Amino acid sequence: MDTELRQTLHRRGLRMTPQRQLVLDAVAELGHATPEAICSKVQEIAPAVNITTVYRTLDLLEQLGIVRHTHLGHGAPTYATGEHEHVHLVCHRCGTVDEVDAGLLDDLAEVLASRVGFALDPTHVALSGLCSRCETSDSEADV
Amino acid sequence: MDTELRQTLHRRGLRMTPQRQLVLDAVAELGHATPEAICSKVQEIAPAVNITTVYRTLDLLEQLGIVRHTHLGHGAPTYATGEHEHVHLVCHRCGTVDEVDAGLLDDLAEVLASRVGFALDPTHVALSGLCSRCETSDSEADV
DNA sequence: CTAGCTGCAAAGGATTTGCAAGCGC
DNA sequence: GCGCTTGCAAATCCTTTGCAGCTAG
Repeated sequence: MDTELRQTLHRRGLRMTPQRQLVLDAVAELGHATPEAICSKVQEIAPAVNITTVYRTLDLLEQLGIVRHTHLGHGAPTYATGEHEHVHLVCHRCGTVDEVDAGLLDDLAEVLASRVGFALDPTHVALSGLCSRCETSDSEADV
Repeated sequence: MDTELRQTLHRRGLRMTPQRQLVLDAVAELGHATPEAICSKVQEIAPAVNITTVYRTLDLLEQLGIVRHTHLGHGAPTYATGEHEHVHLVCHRCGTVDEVDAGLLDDLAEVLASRVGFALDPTHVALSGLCSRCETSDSEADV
């Protein structure tokens, strides 16, 4: 499997370096993480790796379709491997990130496709709202 | 209407200043705009107004529920008045932002509420994918 | 040798914070 | 006078860029 990636790189005159392998491993292991988190993870093993390299590698891996990033609302985007297909639910209030099956958006995707001709990419989306806990405390406080 | 806001502010020991009025006007007029765009708009009338004030005012207005912001994908969030209720569709490729009726998410909202107890806020969401134009050119290029 | 990779430092854009001056009540 | 507001400058956060050195083929 990594062989495949290696070949893809090679075909483009690029190489699979230790840094790139480490970044990819970190992304796969962390599930979804910010560039900084990924960098920290990588640096546990190779402290010399610079965050610049992490950014550059993430860009590269994304162009190759190996990883994808999701904007979770405010600041830093999170990166995940392609297999990591789910929808993020971000709570306005507490910032908790839940994950639900991407299939939940299938109906919506169909509607958007037929009505607007828009091809929805469910995994890039972070839906926002209130998680069950905050919603409860919200209605209590709502006097 | 503005009287109401004025009173809301007053109740909290806050004031309706010219700056705040201008920012609110700009948000209402622009529909959805980045802080910087809002600032420019405001500065057309009052050049001395600082962007810091715009940020602070937007925060304030948001806390009061007068405006809300939406993350359109990458960088800058856009602000709109509460009435401006629609869903944004952002194209990965060309960055175009379409708007569709928030009602399209009603079904999804129901599912999320019953299954996960998550109260979806449709207007805060920017869905991403490929717009019809890019999708077409994409499948052509997909050889 | 040539091209790709990397680390480091600096630059850049967006947003926040600290602070002192200004103004309304 | 007191506290809310504001402008300005500086600080922060996140990301990108420029550059020189190193490395693989």
